[in-house]
Amino acid sequence: MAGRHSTLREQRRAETHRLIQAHAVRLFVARGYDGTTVNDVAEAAGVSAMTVYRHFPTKEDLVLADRNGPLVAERIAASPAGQPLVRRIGGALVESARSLTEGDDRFLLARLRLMIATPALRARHLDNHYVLQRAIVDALGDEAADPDAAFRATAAASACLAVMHTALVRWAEDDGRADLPDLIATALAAAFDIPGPTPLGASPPPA
Amino acid sequence: MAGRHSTLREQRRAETHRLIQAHAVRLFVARGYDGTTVNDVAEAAGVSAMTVYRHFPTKEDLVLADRNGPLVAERIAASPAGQPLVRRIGGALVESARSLTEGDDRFLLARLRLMIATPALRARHLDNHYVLQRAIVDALGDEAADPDAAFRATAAASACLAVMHTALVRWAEDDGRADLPDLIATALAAAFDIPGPTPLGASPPPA
DNA sequence: CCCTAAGTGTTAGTAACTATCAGGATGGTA
DNA sequence: TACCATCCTGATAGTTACTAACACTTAGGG
Repeated sequence: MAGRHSTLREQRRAETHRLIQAHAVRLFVARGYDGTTVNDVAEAAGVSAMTVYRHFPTKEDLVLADRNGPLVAERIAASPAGQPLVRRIGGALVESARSLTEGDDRFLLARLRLMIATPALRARHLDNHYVLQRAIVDALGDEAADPDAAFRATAAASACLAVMHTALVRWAEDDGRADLPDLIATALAAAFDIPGPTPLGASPPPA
Repeated sequence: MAGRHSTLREQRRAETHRLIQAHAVRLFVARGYDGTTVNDVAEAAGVSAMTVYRHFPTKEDLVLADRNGPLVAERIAASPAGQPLVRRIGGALVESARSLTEGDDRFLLARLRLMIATPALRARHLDNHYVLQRAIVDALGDEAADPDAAFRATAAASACLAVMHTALVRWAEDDGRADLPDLIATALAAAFDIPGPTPLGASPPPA
């Protein structure tokens, strides 16, 4: 049996993964998503096409790779149950965005722009939200008990995610200069007509 | 020049169009979307594969074919400008849904179920909402003038569309027994915490 | 009665995947 | 150190969605 922590193999695999994705995004930005074949990506990364498919099930996954869904669900479950649904969900999304922008902003922005501009990627990205939406409803726990409550929770979750996506688009258009959590909070406030933490374009409150 | 109303040609073309789509949806329901090739559809409809592609640019379009987007935009533009955004957009969506359910419900339900169950179709369907969202913001006219207002309008539109989609899913799960406009209105009320026209599951108000 | 153009079929080609087989590197074990 | 199971990778062949180009048939207008 392979032990729980194979070091060199996992390391190599992770490096190959990163290498392929980096070259893929670079080429997509340079020649366009549709103008770049998976073979091009494989060749640029110095691997075979099969290896690309082993690391990324589809060409679209070379750009998408959202994996902070569970994080959002955790925050939802940890939020106080008394507040209105939209506030619980929206709050979790705002906080998750904070940890999202901690990594490499250039890379994230490039991927985001591809997702927005390329129909195929945009569609898959929105569908990922669809999956995340179910996770959010499940994380609400007791809300998902009776069908009507689950329906209301689903409606609220889908609305919040859509609004977050709007903020993401705006953030990308702005080249990532704005504060993303703040943008999302503002968008949520605008859509749901609740007093948001800040008016449009302002800085986050000191506390 | 071809005149403004070529009768026989247009008629034949429309009939072929309808025939292909009918056979496609039938086969998709029977064998699954991924388990049916475009060649299967073409053979069942008695045409060549090329003809299928001439009528439907992609395999997904055999199921999607949403073409009441402009209708929504019209209603938006015709709505009074004083009301809050969510009410203007939501109202237009509810009314559009009324005319949507006037056709063949069985066919619409079959297509809708395919769209919900098949990832590729679901993704494209959500992306169509993304396009519709831009049309809605444009229809709001003066709201789209300054960027901040456009941002708020986009957030509201995306939220409303996401909520409508939730209602569509619920409607399909319910086999179309519920009143769709009513369902949408209820979902909007739940998401935006505004007093909806009816509580869950009730009938539409007499007036 | 032509003549343009639309609709269709056929063929050949690209590209995203999938299945399968074979070789080489890795990691634990005797 | 020697052995062996397992993972990673490469190469090949095949399926399917989709496109381009060409030829044929037929509707519709002069």
